Amino acid sequence: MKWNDLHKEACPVARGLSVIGDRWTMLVLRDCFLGIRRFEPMQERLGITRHVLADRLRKLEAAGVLRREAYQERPLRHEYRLTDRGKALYPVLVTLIDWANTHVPPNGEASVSLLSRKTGDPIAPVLIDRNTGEEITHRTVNASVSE
Amino acid sequence: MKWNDLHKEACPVARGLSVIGDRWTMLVLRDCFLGIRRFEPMQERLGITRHVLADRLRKLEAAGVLRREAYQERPLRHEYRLTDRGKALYPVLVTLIDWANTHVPPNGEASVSLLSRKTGDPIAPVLIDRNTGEEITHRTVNASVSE
DNA sequence: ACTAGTGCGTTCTATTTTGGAACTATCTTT
DNA sequence: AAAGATAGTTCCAAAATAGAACGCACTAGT
Repeated sequence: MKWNDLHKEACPVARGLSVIGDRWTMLVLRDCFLGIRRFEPMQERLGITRHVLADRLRKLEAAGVLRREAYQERPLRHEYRLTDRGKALYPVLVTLIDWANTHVPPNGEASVSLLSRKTGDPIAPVLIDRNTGEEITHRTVNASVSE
Repeated sequence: MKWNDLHKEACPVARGLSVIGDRWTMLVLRDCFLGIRRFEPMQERLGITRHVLADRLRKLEAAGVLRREAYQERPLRHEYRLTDRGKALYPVLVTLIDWANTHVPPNGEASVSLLSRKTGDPIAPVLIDRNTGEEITHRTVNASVSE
């Protein structure tokens, strides 16, 4: 299993990571979900090298996760927006946030949590099976290879 | 934001990635969830450098995601098992799998999907709020900083 | 016209990480 | 005594990232 050929693997974990498993990529996407769309603010917020940011944006666009859209001409300038495929990554982000908030507590006091946009109450994410309504855990699920 | 200080960030995405955002780490954990516990088979399955695998296992143990447990003495040998904190990462893995299966289709025919252990039926993971039962999307949720 | 400023990159060198192969250490088995 | 098993470590080359400077195409200010 070579890192650069991960996308050819049968395993969906490997294929998923071929897109979002890179250093910085999920942090770039976090900023996208927060509504940051342009190069300059992203670079400043992340403290990432311009070089690497340009590379990640290119790759995310190639993967269909972001799309580049002109927001002005003269000079031509583009911004980056999440595609549907990109928005579909939201559950991954949320489960990661939830895990980190309960298992990787911040050093200081400050923290970021998820609130319902409607009620303002904290959100407690649970993963369930749409078909049965049952909670999904590693005890209830099997991985299986199909043709 | 420096990569090596991500664990100090207030943002849970950053803190989470400080543990699992490394190249190979999630693939190591995938193997753990599949029941692989020992160095040699992991190294062979992953095709990862022994060097890097040893490093990842060390870091995951330090982060409390895996624990090292002796399975024999003479010579002393250890195996790696998921802790509760590690098992809590299962939803992250499942949402990643689900995303990859619908958005990063494999080149060939072979694929791996999730089946209910009880019924054998395919599983359709959805993220809901335990309090309200409503589905969680980027439209229904706000990120918010608390003291 | 000249200068500075903005936004989005690219280029360059130095440092860090990873890849790949060989080697070590401790036992058990033949 | 020699070979095999398991879990690493060590060494060098290749790749990725950090950090700073530069390029380009404009706009705004003087």
